[in-house]
Amino acid sequence: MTKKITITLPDGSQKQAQAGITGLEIASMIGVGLAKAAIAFEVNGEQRDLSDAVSEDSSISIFTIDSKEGLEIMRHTVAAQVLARAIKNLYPNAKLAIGPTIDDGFYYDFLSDKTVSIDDLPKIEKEMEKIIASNSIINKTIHSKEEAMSAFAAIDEPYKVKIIEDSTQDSNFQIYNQGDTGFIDLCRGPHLPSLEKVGAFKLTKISGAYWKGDSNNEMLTRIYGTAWKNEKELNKYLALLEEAGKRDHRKLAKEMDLFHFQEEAPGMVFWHPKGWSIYLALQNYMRKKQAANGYDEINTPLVVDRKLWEASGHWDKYRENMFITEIDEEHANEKRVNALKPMNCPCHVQVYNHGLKSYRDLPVRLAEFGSCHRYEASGTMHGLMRVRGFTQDDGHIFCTEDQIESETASFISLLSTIYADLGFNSFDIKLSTRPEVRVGSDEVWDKAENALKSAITKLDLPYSIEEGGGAFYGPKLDFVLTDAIGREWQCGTFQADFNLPERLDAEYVGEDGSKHRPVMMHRAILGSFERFLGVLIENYSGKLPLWLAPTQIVFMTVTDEVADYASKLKGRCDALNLRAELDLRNEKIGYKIREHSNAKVPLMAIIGKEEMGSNTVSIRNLSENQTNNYSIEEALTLLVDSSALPS
RNA sequence: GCUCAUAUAGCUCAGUGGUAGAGCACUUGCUUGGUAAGUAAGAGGUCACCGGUUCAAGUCCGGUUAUGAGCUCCA
Repeated sequence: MTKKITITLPDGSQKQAQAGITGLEIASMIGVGLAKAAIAFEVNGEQRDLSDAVSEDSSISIFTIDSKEGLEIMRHTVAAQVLARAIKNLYPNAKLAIGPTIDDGFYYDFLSDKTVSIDDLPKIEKEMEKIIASNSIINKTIHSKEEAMSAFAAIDEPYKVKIIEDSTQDSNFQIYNQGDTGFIDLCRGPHLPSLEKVGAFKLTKISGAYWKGDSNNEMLTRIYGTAWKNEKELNKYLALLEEAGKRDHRKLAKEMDLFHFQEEAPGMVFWHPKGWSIYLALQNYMRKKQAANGYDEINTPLVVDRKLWEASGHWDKYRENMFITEIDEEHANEKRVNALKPMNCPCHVQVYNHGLKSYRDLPVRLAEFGSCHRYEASGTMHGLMRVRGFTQDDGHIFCTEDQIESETASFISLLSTIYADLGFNSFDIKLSTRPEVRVGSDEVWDKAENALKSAITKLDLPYSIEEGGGAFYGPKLDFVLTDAIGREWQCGTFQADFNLPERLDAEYVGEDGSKHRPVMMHRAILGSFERFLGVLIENYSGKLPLWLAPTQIVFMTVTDEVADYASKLKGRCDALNLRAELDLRNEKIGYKIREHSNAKVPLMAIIGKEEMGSNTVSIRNLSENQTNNYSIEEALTLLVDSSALPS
């Protein structure tokens, strides 16, 4: 009567079993140890609870906490079964929303009639511990859409009802419970079979989050947490977070005296001498690189009449992000409304439009270190990473549709060498394709998307696709770097634009003697100097390579008697345009070394009687904490060579 | 913009309604020393801003601004 089925395990081996065998029974078949460690399983690529039955021939793999999947299932259970229940216990009026896993942890969203703050987390953790200690068995039942909706309507959980209502499926809704505790939750599962299997967890932060991620909806309370298979792994993760925090560019900037912000100009950087020195070194490097790659540098106005922004479409589509200025009527015949430029593109078209362009001139590559201002929402500012005033390493390539692919390829190759010079050997590439609302024909979009895709494929670079993520005027490639605490920042970008040349009437004379529209490629490699420097500082933990370091070498004396000798050496460096400093203070050498090490000065020259006597210099290297002795000429040659811009 | 939190010396932070504190940094002595903190003294404050409660506010309450974490949005 019962059917036999064949089960294929990940190693390819096969076992016969009765149809209807559960995941737990399969694990037992393989071994007692596995049955004990098992927390869920996978049937033909679909994750299931151990209590689920298998009735067909299937490929099976059993998950334990040691697998990536197992860990994620455990985190999910901690969120949906433990945290959610704790919230309901402590805040009975709370309405549960969703509780998914994220990298390294989980969160749960709920609506609360009481404000919950970070100070409440220990209390919630304690309640969670209590729930886990009960070692409740987790069961589930399967329901039709109507049953599921009425179950959650009965306990007044409107978000759960809404989720079921909006779901496209009409049966098979899984409701998990913990015995007779009265707690139930809707979930696609799977979950741990019992709370006994929960490892070590910690609630980390609390914030608001919009229901369904839509800012028009109400704001829910979100509690974030992390969970690991044991205390040791948890502590390792927490220590890692703490280490990463030390690399935060805002913290390093204070320690290294690079820049500051103040209330009178939120989101605008006050660069200090040392920070500006890094900025300039980077800018000089970029200027050299772009000049060598066919770009002509230009400069365009900061304040531009609203007429141009109306023509470009910014006034209509981007006004809420623009700083608007008005000229006082006393000083003008008519009131003029201007805007600080939020982007450089319309101005670049003005430069392109001066003089008739032939197809022989294309591609025209215009570059500008363009200072832009955008009125960003107050809550979005973040150190150098997100500011209101910033400078892009902007550029626009005016070319024909046929030139898109080769321009893409040469752009990416330039970007790759620049990122490598700056210490970034890995970065993510995202290809954003046509959005719902767009301009231009599907043929042109096909052509543009394919050109970008084909260029990137030929370079054999991995990329991900963001369907519908393109700008309304064209598809784009984004180049994404990651900061100290794992947040991703879009830096480089390469965007095809068929719209602006039309709006601002850019033309070239083709081979056929008639006028044509060029395509305009918007591109940036660093993105903005501000953001890129933020990521750069974090990537190097403040220990910048010699060519970028604000102070490259500091001459520090062991005793007053060698002050003149040290000054002379510093003078030699000045003459060679090296960034050298002199530390003649009445302090011990250990103190000076400590101080300049903390300031991340890459080279420290220790000058004492020995060096003066032998006309040498001892240079201590920050990265290796190692001192070498050089003759003066040797040292200067080495310094000049090793501090040159990468070529 | 939204939610929650924070704002005290240059920096990091303590201060539970009754005279403003510490460590580091700074200044001045002493010390002239050899590879990550010598030593003593001194100076340094409109406790973010505006208002309220109170005999009395850094402390309690309301508002504003900025900052932090996240959400939405973005280089």
